[in-house]
Amino acid sequence: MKVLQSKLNRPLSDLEGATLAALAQHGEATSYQLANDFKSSPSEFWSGSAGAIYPLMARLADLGLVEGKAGRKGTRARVLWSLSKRGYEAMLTWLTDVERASGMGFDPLRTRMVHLNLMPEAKRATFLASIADKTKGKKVVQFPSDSPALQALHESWIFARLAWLDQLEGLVVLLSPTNDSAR
Amino acid sequence: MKVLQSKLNRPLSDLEGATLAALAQHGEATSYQLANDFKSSPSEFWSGSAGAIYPLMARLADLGLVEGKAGRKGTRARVLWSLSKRGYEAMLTWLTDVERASGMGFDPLRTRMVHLNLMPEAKRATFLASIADKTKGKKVVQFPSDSPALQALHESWIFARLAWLDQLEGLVVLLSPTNDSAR
DNA sequence: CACCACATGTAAATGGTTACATGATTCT
DNA sequence: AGAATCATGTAACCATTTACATGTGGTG
Repeated sequence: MKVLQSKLNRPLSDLEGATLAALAQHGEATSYQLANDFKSSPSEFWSGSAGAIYPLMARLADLGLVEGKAGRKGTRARVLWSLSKRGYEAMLTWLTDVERASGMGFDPLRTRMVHLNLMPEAKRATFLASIADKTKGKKVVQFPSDSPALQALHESWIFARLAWLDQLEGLVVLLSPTNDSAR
Repeated sequence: MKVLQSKLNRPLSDLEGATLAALAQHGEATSYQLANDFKSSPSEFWSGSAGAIYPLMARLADLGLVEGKAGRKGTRARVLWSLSKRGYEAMLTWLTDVERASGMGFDPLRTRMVHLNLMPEAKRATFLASIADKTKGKKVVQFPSDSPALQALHESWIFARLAWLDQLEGLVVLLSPTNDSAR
């Protein structure tokens, strides 16, 4: 008698989708390797902790989206994961989801800019300048094992963000006097 | 004997910070109003559900960052929140946190672009075009009660994003052939 | 009268987090 | 010999989510 597989009756979470995609890039990978992908990513949004990835892989296996192969490296046991056919399809569905891909996500700077008027007026310009500095610092890549294409992608993001910051410096003046009534 | 207040031994979560900031903008507000701020925000990252905001306000009150005033509108009872002195300081600390403000956050498009090579080559260009379309659609604002400054801020974000998308179209060609080895 | 906006909350589930625990292998 | 990396997991916690529940007041 076969163990029943759970059915996927919800869209993949973004972490699940991104993990499947990372697995697709590797072909085969251990949970440890996948966790490391997130740890070494320039975005710190996902920690890539064991507590996130190991249960997640178990979940995906239960859903029949990944298959585990008990392998060894030397005498050390390990599980090599790979995508199933359905897993590959699920990953593509997640990847090509225009609705979700065009969302605004979470932007810690945008969230704060909305309330810039609450910041002491004298600090606003230096605040933005510091952000720009920090952002430029990220151009010099800290994450290892990246293809030139990924590097270019990363830099283009930084570049776009710096351009936005330039725009913002113009807006500071516009933001400044308008809302000082609130407190 | 006074009820002891909990102490804040961790940084404010971004939702907590943003809520305090929203409250600062209002001066006084009910939890319902604050929840609505998030509901009507162009970013869908936070739902602004009652289940999020009501317990959050209770938490902030317990921390002594907000003070509730039992008010009424007609015969209908309601709690009007306002920032305490410490709450205002905590909000400013959150608002001016350069480290966090310069983080990359979560970007659903960036997350996917990293894996664009997994997308069928024929779909890539149309995918990006759809995203650009959807993004342009957001310029026409759906959220109510916005000041011209907030509108300008929102538009500048959209503008920057569209510029990035332009860049990406150039990168598609670069991304295309490189990584097709993986599966 | 029906419906919607205002207003306040609770309950259960979930998808993450940090921290802990263990052990083998490789590098210095 | 000791440290770092590879590898796998669990436990406790937490801030969210969706869904449910309840009721008032104003509008068409």
